[in-house]
Amino acid sequence: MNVIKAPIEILMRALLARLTHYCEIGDAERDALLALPMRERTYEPGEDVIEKGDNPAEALIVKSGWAARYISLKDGRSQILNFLLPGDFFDLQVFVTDAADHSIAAITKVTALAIPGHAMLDVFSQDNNLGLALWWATLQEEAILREQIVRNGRRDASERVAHLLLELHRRAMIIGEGDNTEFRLPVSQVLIADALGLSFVHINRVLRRFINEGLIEKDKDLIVLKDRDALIAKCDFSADYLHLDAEPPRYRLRPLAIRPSG
Amino acid sequence: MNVIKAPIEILMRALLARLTHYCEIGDAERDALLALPMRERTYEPGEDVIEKGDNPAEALIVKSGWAARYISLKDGRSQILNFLLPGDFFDLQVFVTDAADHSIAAITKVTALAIPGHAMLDVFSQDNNLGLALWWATLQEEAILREQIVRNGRRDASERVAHLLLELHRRAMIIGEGDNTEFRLPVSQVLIADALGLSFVHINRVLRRFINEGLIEKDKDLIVLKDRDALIAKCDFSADYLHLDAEPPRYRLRPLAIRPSG
DNA sequence: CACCCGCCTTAACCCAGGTTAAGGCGGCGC
DNA sequence: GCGCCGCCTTAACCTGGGTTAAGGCGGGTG
Repeated sequence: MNVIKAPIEILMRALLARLTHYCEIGDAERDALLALPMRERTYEPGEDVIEKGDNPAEALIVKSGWAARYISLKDGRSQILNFLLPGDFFDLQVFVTDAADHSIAAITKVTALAIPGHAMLDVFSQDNNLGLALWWATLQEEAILREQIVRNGRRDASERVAHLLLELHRRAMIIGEGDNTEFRLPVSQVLIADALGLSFVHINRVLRRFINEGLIEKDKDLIVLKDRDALIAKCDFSADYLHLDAEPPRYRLRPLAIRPSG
Repeated sequence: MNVIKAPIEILMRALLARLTHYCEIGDAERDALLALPMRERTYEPGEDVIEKGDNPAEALIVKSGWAARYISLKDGRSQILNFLLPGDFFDLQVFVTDAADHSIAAITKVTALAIPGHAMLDVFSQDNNLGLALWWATLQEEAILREQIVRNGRRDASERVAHLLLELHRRAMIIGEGDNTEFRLPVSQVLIADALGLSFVHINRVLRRFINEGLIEKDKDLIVLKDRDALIAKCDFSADYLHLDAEPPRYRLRPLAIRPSG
């Protein structure tokens, strides 16, 4: 590791942590990733990273900070579809689709890696393991969307809150943030409400109750899961849908081979 | 078109209609699809096509009938994630993932085409247009999931019902079922409730009201959208998320190249 | 024919969670 | 320092939609 590569490696830590969770990432893969042309972009809290209608030419990967994928209705109601943590991709569809059908906003200050679409596709299509890891990441995100539908459709308020806390705790742990009992949740109660389809007043009621019952503790954005088992029991949480234990793939995939359309 | 191909073409009509909506499908593409080794499978109403935990080796495509992707909670509550119409894929993830994290049930009698995974990947990776169409289909499904989250999270009961009716009407039209004002909706009010996160009693109340207000008419499974504009206004429906107007792709994609992992 | 079953329908009652309002607290800009 | 703003908190009140229950209707089956 030389002086030039070192800061980039730090940049890529979250991404590597994510991908490693799905597939074996060796030196060859790491070097290929590090060789990607990339720029760093930063976004302030509340700023839109991608707006509905945008058509970005770069793939963006969260390096640090939290963001939210969301859709707004005309009358001001808005729904968060999913939270994005370091290592998550903003928009894998960038290569196929015309215009984004939803927006993404930075929740905290966010730094992102911007990689030109064609360069990223080249790398991921030339390396089986990376390509596979990318597929897994996509599938995981889809599964998280599905779970979000069930959570908001068929669970009551406290089940929803418990379930979301457990998901985010688990996801934070995967990328090396937080430990077995606590993690930082830089998300206001208003945003939790927008994710769970509830009012922020009611989110407050539920969180208060969890605290009074000794299930969790809160100090600013630090959440301590004091009785994780009770939370799990309360909403019958199972982390299966996060697909954290990748099985050996049935096929080796070269997921995306591209050539310029011109 | 010869006598042997004719019945197969009929088999593939829905799939072709779907794919044609995204990309130009010429004779070459059609022939490639028709050459695929495939079997037909049938499922009875209520029967599970794929159960959570299954790990099928074939890609399944709805040929006729309606199905539903769903997740059940332990206590019997269940949530429909999405409806599957002719031309939809049951499980594109089959090639990468280990076990299905949700189930799919036939709503009506369903016939499906089963295509061995490797054969389908071959075809779709060798033909740019088909590969691209496949990507579009995947993205469309993800977008429908996102819209489902917003619908159930931030809309009230009558908005949800109106929005779902408009979506299903539009999707039925794409595949050549129904016309500008009516379509067949072979879905009981119980299932609509499970899709919209409401009780079937309330679904009935809302549908009754729509009928009394002259917005729709119903006769068995035939739904007539008598005042489509009013329905659209009621829920601010926009079909953008169905991505029906595919723009020319920025890149030409060869989406999946595989070789046996052994 | 009689019975059952799935589905639709409607009414009466009730409660989880929405809405509105008001106050507190900390950070930040002037 | 003061005022503003974002966020949290709590209380009082209200309503959309859940729950329960009961009946109807049509189709299938012995």
